[in-house]
Amino acid sequence: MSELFPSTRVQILLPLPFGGVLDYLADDEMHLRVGDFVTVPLPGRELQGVVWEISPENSTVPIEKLKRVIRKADLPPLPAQLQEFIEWVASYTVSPLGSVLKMALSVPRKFDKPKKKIFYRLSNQLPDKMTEVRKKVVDVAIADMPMAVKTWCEIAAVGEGVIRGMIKLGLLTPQEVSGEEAFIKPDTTLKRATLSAEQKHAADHIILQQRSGTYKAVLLEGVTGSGKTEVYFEAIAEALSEETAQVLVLVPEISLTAQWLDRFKERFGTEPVIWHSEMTPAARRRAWWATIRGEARVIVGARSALFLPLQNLKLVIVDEEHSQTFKQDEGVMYNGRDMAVVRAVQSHCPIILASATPSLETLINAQNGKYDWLYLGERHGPAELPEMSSLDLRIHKLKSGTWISDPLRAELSENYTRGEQSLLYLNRRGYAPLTLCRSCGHRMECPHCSAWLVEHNKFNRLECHHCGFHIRKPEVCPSCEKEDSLVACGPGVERVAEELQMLFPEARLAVMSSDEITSPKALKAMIVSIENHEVDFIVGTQIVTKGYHFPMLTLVGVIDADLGMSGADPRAAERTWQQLEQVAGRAGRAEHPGRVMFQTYQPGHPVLQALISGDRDQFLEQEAASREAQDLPPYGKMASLILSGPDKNNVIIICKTLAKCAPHHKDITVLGPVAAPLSYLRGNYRYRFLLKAKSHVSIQNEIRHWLNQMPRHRGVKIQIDIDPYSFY
DNA sequence: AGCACGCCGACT
DNA sequence: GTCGGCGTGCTC
Repeated sequence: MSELFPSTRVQILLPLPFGGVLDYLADDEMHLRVGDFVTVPLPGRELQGVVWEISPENSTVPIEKLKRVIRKADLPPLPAQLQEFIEWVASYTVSPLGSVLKMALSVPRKFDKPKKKIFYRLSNQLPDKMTEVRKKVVDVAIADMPMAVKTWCEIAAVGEGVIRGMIKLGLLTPQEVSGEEAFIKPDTTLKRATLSAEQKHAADHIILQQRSGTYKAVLLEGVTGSGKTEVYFEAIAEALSEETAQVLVLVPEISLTAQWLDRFKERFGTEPVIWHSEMTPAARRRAWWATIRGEARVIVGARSALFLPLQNLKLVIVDEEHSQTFKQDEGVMYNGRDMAVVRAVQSHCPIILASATPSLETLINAQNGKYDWLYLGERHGPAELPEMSSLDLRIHKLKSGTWISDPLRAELSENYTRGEQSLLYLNRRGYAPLTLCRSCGHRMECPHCSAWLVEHNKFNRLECHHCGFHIRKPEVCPSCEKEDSLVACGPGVERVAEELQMLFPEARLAVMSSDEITSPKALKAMIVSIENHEVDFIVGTQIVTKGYHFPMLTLVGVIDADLGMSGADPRAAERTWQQLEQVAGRAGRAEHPGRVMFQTYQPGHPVLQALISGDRDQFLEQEAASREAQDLPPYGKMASLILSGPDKNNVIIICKTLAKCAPHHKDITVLGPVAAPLSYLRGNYRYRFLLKAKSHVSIQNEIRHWLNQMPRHRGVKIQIDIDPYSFY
């Protein structure tokens, strides 16, 4: 048999949540190479995987057990650099290799034969009547590139009728194309923005790094409006001057980047290729194909774009690099910003980390020279800074059921009278975070989580922000059945908006939260209405920190500056500082500095002191020193292990077993097990271990060794989070 | 992740 | 006697 069909042992990695690869036999005629996509049999089904190794030397699986590879897919192989990256991520996050591969293969119908489609290109024939609109179409044509009718309409900005008419007249020739429609190549020759001397210096520095053809990380720091984007656009243009080069731009939330995309189009004549998890299957497939074929030149995406099969990555950019959104908090828990650096190292290319409020990790790397450090904008210019002050709520006491103190109300009133816009910031969605019965004290809690239900007036219901559970707001207390006894406690943005409307009945209000802004369209509409001054007051959650600039906005009030300052999270202070600094940055314009007021019960807190004095360096130095003293990241290492399952006792038993064989090492501290702050989530009880280690320790190896000693544990899931950002 | 295998209770 | 519930364990 094997003589008739000479075959070779190959190891195939499958996108399954268990580690390692499976051995198969492949007919030699298949000419399999590492990275090839293949279909293999598994009991009861077939599955697509990737050739991970050919003729492995260390395999012990007896040859009789091996099944044969069914077929090789007609697809370019998985790039070697992506294979290396997948291995690295799996090892770093202590995740099964197959789970990481799954992130790279989440493309629908990838293995199907591409459907044939009809696209159109410009014919040689000239129209008898060259109308205005037809000329537009002719002008935007790109050398022989066939495009869909819709694409023609889009780039020429004409109606579909014009295109259909030109097809009928033979001005556009149909052409059958198998596969996806190509993306338009960015044009680097279009008008570039005039750069300031400072921007020019930064751009030149980065371009020099690019030409050296090696890895280099650059922190590009500068406040909103200081021109970071123009600087890295120059770097993109430089990269694109190489025929097949690809650029990857990571952004925290693609749905909030409409303004960014417009600017890109202005600079490069076309939109970049977009990648994020909420894309339609067709769009995903088109972007994935364009990437693996090397046609996608600039890809802008959420963190998952790191796993795209880039062929010739020449530049990585992480915009808003401090954003916590880059950290994935479920499944394979990875930090997109850190993994982007790894991707750049493996691709021997530069990476630009851009932010107005860089993370402490990145700042430390810049300070100690591991990263180059470029700064845009006047650093110590007090004229630009808004005037900031604390409002001590111990002195300016709030009336029960209100959240706007007298001095803040006076400022708001004055601003309103002057016809300027004000923003109230509160990072809490909904109407009220807690509902309780004033008769029996019953609290409305989620039946699946140990969390309060948040009242949302917009939908007249109570919602769990952790699992999505929701109920209509009950008329009677579910516990004592008393009528009208349920009261809302604490504020959310909806409630602050309600209070504002009472104070200023004639004023026009906008609430900016993820409940109101459900699509890029809705966001754009809201931004336009604010820019057109159809709004006097904005009440917003964290969503307002994402870099919009409203020229008429001159006053920012922070309802609760203490929110999120406490807790076990070592990054709590840093995060609060970043958020408040970003919110404060919304106020004012060049000729008219804004005012920012922080309502607080602890005006002496270092975060507020730093914001008000503008002495960020001192604050971050303190932060860094305190983390160094406690061996916290980025000086020491940290990991969390969360054990969860529906049977509480079972979870506790496994915790005890695990505690008995915990790493015993002078440079590692194991804390726990303790009930996690969110001790019950989606019907699962949760307990947590926290590991702290000195920087020279491989915390991953310690965890692997630790878990290897565990007997099988059914019904209890163990989640490993290296360098956790979430402490629930 | 699927899928089969297997051991129990409910039904023709 | 047999159909199917889902708990358990394996996939080269």
